[in-house]
Amino acid sequence: MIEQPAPRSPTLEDVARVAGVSRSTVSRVINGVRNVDRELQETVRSAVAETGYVPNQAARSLVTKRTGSVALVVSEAEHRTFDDPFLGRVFTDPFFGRLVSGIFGELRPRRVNLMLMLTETDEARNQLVDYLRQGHVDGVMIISTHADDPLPRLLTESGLPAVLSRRPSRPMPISYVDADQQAGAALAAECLAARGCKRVATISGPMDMPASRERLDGFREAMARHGHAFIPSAEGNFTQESGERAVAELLAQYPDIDGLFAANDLMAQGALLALHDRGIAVPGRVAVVGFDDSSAAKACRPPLTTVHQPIEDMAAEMARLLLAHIEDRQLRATARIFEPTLVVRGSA
Amino acid sequence: MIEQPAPRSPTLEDVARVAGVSRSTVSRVINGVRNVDRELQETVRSAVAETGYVPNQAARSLVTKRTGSVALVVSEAEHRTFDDPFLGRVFTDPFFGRLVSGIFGELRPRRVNLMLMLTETDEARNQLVDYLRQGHVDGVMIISTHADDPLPRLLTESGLPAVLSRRPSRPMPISYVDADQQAGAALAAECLAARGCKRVATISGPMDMPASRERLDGFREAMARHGHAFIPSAEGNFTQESGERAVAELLAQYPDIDGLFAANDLMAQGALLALHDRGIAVPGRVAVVGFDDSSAAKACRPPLTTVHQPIEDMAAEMARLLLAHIEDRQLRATARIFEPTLVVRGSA
DNA sequence: ATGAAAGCGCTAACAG
DNA sequence: CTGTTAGCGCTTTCAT
Repeated sequence: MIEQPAPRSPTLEDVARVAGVSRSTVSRVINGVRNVDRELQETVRSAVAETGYVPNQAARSLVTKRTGSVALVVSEAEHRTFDDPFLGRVFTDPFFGRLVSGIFGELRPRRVNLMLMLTETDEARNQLVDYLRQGHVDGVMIISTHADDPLPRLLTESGLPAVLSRRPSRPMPISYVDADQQAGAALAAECLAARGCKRVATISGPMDMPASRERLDGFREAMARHGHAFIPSAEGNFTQESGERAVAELLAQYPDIDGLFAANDLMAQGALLALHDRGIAVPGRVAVVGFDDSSAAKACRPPLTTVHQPIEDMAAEMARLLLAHIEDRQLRATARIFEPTLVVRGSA
Repeated sequence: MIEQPAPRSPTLEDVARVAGVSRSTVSRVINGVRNVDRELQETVRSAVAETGYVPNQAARSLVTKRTGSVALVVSEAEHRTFDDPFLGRVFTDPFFGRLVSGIFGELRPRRVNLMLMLTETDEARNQLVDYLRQGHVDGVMIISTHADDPLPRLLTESGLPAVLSRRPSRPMPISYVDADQQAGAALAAECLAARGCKRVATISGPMDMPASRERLDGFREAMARHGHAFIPSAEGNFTQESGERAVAELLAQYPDIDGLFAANDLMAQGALLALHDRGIAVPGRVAVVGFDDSSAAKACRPPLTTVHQPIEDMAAEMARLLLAHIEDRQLRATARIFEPTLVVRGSA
């Protein structure tokens, strides 16, 4: 047996030699350019099969300046607290899974790949921008939760195609997708008002997140329209545990609450649990409305009446927008706002 | 104002010109090779800052044959059923979030990036292998749920560094991480037996998943050791709804069950709900044990006694193993088995 | 310690 | 319709 030659993987050149044509012809066949003779196409194809050729992505990117990948960046504030032990709490929220699903639905058919990135510190954010500028990806979707997150601006300035998962805190030329948070919260208010609730309270999300503020404002405004001047609130952090805690606080101050709006389903679930532990009937004594219509909503007793956000659709739209920006670098910033709807189940 | 030149991003050559040195010297400084004069290093560094240079990853990969990224592939069977509407059910399982967290914890400090990929069809799997062979990533972590999944073998054959998230169904030279499923299930059995449960049943996962089988076998064997010859089981699909359904089936046939082991927490949660709806006290009349110790376990009433798997640790180990294989292509296949523990809460 | 030069594997003008 | 050629931006011998 003779020593094998180095197991170098086949290149275009190798295929060309086997097919008896030039490198460019092989390249044309592979990239589906029409101007190639039928017969030659076949010859080339079998040469490809014979050699087991696959194109080298690095070489290709080097000349096309395209990678065929986009990034999904989850940008969080750096806050590791007692109830927030590990990095990337987002990942464990059912919200995230739906988001990824929606994105994949759009990306996969186009054979675009997804890079998942997480930044929690300013240092990481700066590194990230550098990294992205190295041309690892063609564009970025940013899931940014905090109002003062510098990342949207950094990326806008970098000139890389980017789409944001919410309205930017300050006006900037970046495309984004969002749900009408205020309208959604108003839906919850209408529901509670329609039931005749008189003493309504709310569990808000962290006040440094725009979505939390908007839901709180939207809820209060809508309740005000129904004559409720004051709506007490307790702040949670979108986890189930924080929902339990918040209810405890609220009940301590206002024991006769008869309606409750939680800014997401996980907290609403926590609220339901806490209410149940205290023997308070839902919706009999307290009606509860959540937000998100996540999987948690159906896992509750009673099942949660909640505000539905079309997360998958929003995520898909985010992906489409990004792809459009990559295709046309001149495309101007666009906003897509989705309307939430109320899903009535058992809790209100 | 004169027309600006094309806004081409700076290259090594540009930096070299500004610094008054050669391209190679700049390259050396950037890649931290020692043999460079102190002063020159400074000159180069400021030239880099001045020009705003960032290395081009494609060019670099082309010569180094490294990308600095690894892939996390989620390989699922193609089964879209009525209760399984969208792709990637895995993503919405709290399990997945913990996995990603654990992986990131290991990858981030080393500045390795994560590509997320999903394959549900055989076609997609073949495409995937081609894609990976194009050199998009340096290695692959495979989350494969189904016993007959061809992907582990395909990737093993491709020669790409790869690590599997469970023991391979058939022996093959691939590194993997797993929890001792049988031992975990046995823990659940001991717990139920110790409580004095006499009529015990179990909700299994899909029988085409090795983990489901192993948990079922482990549970039955351990119960047999305690004198229980027959353990009825109903098959679920790891979702909460399927847990509810399974309990209904079980109860219809065996109304006097007093102990229940569910193969994951989501199904256990469903079981708790179904039991509650029927006015059956837990753990009073039926003791329930879950598996995973996921976030769902604490969101139940009563909170779930469950078998803890150190998912984050396992995921971190998976990442470490992969990195080791990338570093040393000769490294032989290694297995790491983690021991589950029982977490006693309220349900048993 | 530094520079010159040779590619890495591919695409895209440009000729023919 | 096909082949030739010139790079893409970087790392890495090899000289010096």
